[in-house]
This record gives sequence, structure tokens and C-alpha cells, in this order.
Amino acid sequence: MARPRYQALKGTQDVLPPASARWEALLATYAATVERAGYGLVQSPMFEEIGVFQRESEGADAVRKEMYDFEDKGGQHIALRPEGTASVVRAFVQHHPLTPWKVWYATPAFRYENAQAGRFRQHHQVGLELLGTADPEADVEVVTIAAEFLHALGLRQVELQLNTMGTVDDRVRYVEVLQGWLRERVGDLDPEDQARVEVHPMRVLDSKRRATRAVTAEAPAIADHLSPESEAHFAAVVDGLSAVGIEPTMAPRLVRGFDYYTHTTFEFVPTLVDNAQATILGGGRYDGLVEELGGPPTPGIGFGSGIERLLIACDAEGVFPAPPTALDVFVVDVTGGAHARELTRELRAAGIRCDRAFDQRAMRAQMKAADRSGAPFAVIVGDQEVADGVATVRPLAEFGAEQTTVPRADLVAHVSALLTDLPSKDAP
RNA sequence: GUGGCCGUAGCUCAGCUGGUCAGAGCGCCGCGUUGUGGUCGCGGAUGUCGGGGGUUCGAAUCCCCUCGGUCACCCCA
Repeated sequence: MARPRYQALKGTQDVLPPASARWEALLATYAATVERAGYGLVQSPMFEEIGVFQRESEGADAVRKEMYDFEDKGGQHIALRPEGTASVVRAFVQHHPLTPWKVWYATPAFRYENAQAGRFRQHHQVGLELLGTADPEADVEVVTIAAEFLHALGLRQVELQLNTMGTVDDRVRYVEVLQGWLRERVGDLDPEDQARVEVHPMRVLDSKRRATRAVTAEAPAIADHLSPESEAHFAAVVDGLSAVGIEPTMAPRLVRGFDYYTHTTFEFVPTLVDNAQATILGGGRYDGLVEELGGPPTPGIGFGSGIERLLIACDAEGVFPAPPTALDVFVVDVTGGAHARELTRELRAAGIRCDRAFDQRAMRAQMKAADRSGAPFAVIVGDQEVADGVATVRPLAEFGAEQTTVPRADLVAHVSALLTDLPSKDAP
């Protein structure tokens, strides 16, 4: 068939009802989880001056070559946010709120890359940031909340991978060790990875290529090259998690995409999803980022979680079904539509969810629409009802109730009572 | 940016050694029941067969280009 003139761009998608109901439910679950822990919503602009994301130290592909950037009419170099953290940190620096500052967000994120399973040009993240404390307890809280969130969605087959990047100094020393080790084995690496030994040695650890993995399985781990302070921090995090029953998988080769991470880094990976892009939630500590964006030295930690990937993981586990369509009543008016207008207004004002048909359709068609709407009751108004000043209430599903006729004045109360008595339809 | 696979009605797909090739199921609309949905029966609408070019008497079917989708690399949520 002919493709319409305009379509959603590559790597973007429309989320329509009823599928969008899962988004609503996910967002509600997330907000409830983090607000219970004292995090407040932060809304920041979806675009920023490009420097917010693309700082001199930043070598991540997501901001180096995948940025959606443009020059605006005033000549400013603008970029659509590729991730959530940098904007929040910029807002922190700009408004200097009291610390610890605990905020959460839900936002689209943009990266110019080719789409594949679990990867889009516009994807959506929920996340949180905790700024102003270097306490390993903060690391524990953030990871714990992440785990609670995933659990609340119904996800069970999820693995937590944990690593540490140490301090900047730790990392410099480690990279030197790692680079020297890799140089001796560069010939055994996958050709595609050989050049990276010089450019970005830690990325080699993260490679998925078989030959490279065989080599790096034996590579020195950063955990063995930490300063005593960093070691103590990491140990405290591991102990704290263990104390709340979270047993992470130590992942010495876990290298997160953004260069600003220090100390704790972590990812939650669904074990049942076989996409290459499976990580549903990732985060870590970023103790130098606030300073880099012009603020006072301030430690911070947070995570981001991809909604699209969360839903893929939920599907893989067969959990988190979309809630049923939320309608209580469908008004069928075969007198032209004016009564449907009045009744829906009345019912809605009383908090009853209802819909109606348009176009003066035949009763049969309106009843069909009522059935399809999922509402448990149809309220029918025809010439006879109008003449008698009543409305007919017809049950649409199998719960034994009889079709009844009630005075118009009693309709709302009658329907309310019926809905209250409804056999629980919330069972999954 | 690179590579594999794919692109026929709203959806899922059949047709593809070129010649009733424009189809099926589901869905949608109407009617049977001029005031009652879900079952059933009958009837109906919708496609420039992704787009463009080429080969041919003839192309949804073959070739080229292009666009789009999908999966993978890179990278990340």
C-alpha cells in the first residue's frame, strides 16, 4: 500500500491506546515508588545549550556523535537531551537548592543512532538523582529504590550488575595498568577492538566480540587497583546492599557509557530478554560532574531507566498487563443525541466514567459500540423513556443483574449503586 | 556509519518458476431483529501489491536504484 506522506521518523514511535495505558501505569508506579522515598519531581527543558551535554572531558558516543543538535534562530548551538543527568545537574548548579537534593524525572531522550530492538532515536526514561552526599548509604538507597521499582512492576528475572570506577585518580592509574596489559595481547583482540586499546582501553573490556572477550576475561579488574578510600566506599555499598537482601553480580568489566561516573556503577539486566540492547536501568555515582558544570564540588548519584525496554522486559516475563479499559457506562441515545449529551454530563459530574455514540447511529450500532467499550452497563434512552421520564439500564456482561428502568432523577444514584456492587473485575 | 533479512487491505498473511494476480482470515460497515450488544447467517467497503526506473506483448511476481521496517555491529535506556 502507499505509505502516507508523513510518518513517524526512523527510530520514533506513536504509543496509542490501549497500549499507552501501560505507560500510564508504569509512570504511576515509578512516581509512587520514588516519592515514597522523598524524591520530588524535577522538570527541566528538553533542550539545552550543547555544552551542558558535551563537555571537554566527555567522550561517550551518545554525546560525541549521536547528539541531536542544531543552531537556533538566534545562532545558539542547541542540543536535545541525550540523557537525563546532565540537565538535572545544570539545574542544581543554577538554583543551588539545599542538599541532599533528591529529585526524579520522566523525560524523552534523543540520540541519533540506528534503531534496533530496544533502541530508538527518541526513547523515554524515568530516573532520579541524589546530589550532595558522598555517603555510601546514598548509593545503597539509590540501588535499592531501583530494585523496588522493578519489583513493583512485577519484574523478577533481573540481574543487578555492580562495579566501581573508583576516583578519577584511581581510574587514571588503572587505565595505565590495563592499557599496558592489553598492549601485550593486542594481536589476540578482535581487529575492530585493537585500535581502541590506545584510544579508550576501558571500552575494550565492554566489547561483545568473541575474540576480545576471551582475552579480557583475564584482564586486571579496577576493583584490584583502588585506593584504600575507594575500596572502603565500595565495600560499604556492597555490605549495605547485602544487608537489605540485594546480592549483586560483581561485574568488573561493566563500563558505563558516560565518562562522568566515579565509584559505584550499576545496571539491571533482564535475564529473559534476548535482545542485544537489554539493560533496563543503569546508573552510578558522578562526583565530579557538578564541578564540571560550574558548581561547587558536590557528589551525586542517580540512575536512568528506559521505559521501552522496561516494557519489553515485562512482556518477556508476561507481567504487568495493561489495565482494562476504564469505562463504567455507555449511553445509548436513539432520539438524536441531546439526551446522551445531558446524561454523560450528569454521570461524569458524579465521577462515573462514561462515553456515548455520535452521528445518530442505529441502536444496533450503538449497542455494539457499548459492548466494545468494555463498560459493564449501557444506559438506553429512546422515545419511550423520554415520554416516561426514565432511562433503561442494561447490564452488558454476565453478572446476573436484570435490565431495569429507573426515573431519570434516580439514574446517577442507581448506577453508582450498581457499580459498587459489581463483582470484582480487577482480577488479572 | 556498516551488514543480513523484509515491505501485498486497518491487522496477520497467502499469491512470487512472469499471463482470471488483486486474495484469505480477523476487524470494520449494513441487514436479518424499523428499541437492545456479545453467538449465528447474508451482504458490503477499503489496496496506485512501499516509491521510481528497467526488461517484456504482458510484472505484485525478474533486474537496478531509492525509501521504510526489522535484526545485528558500534553504542546505550
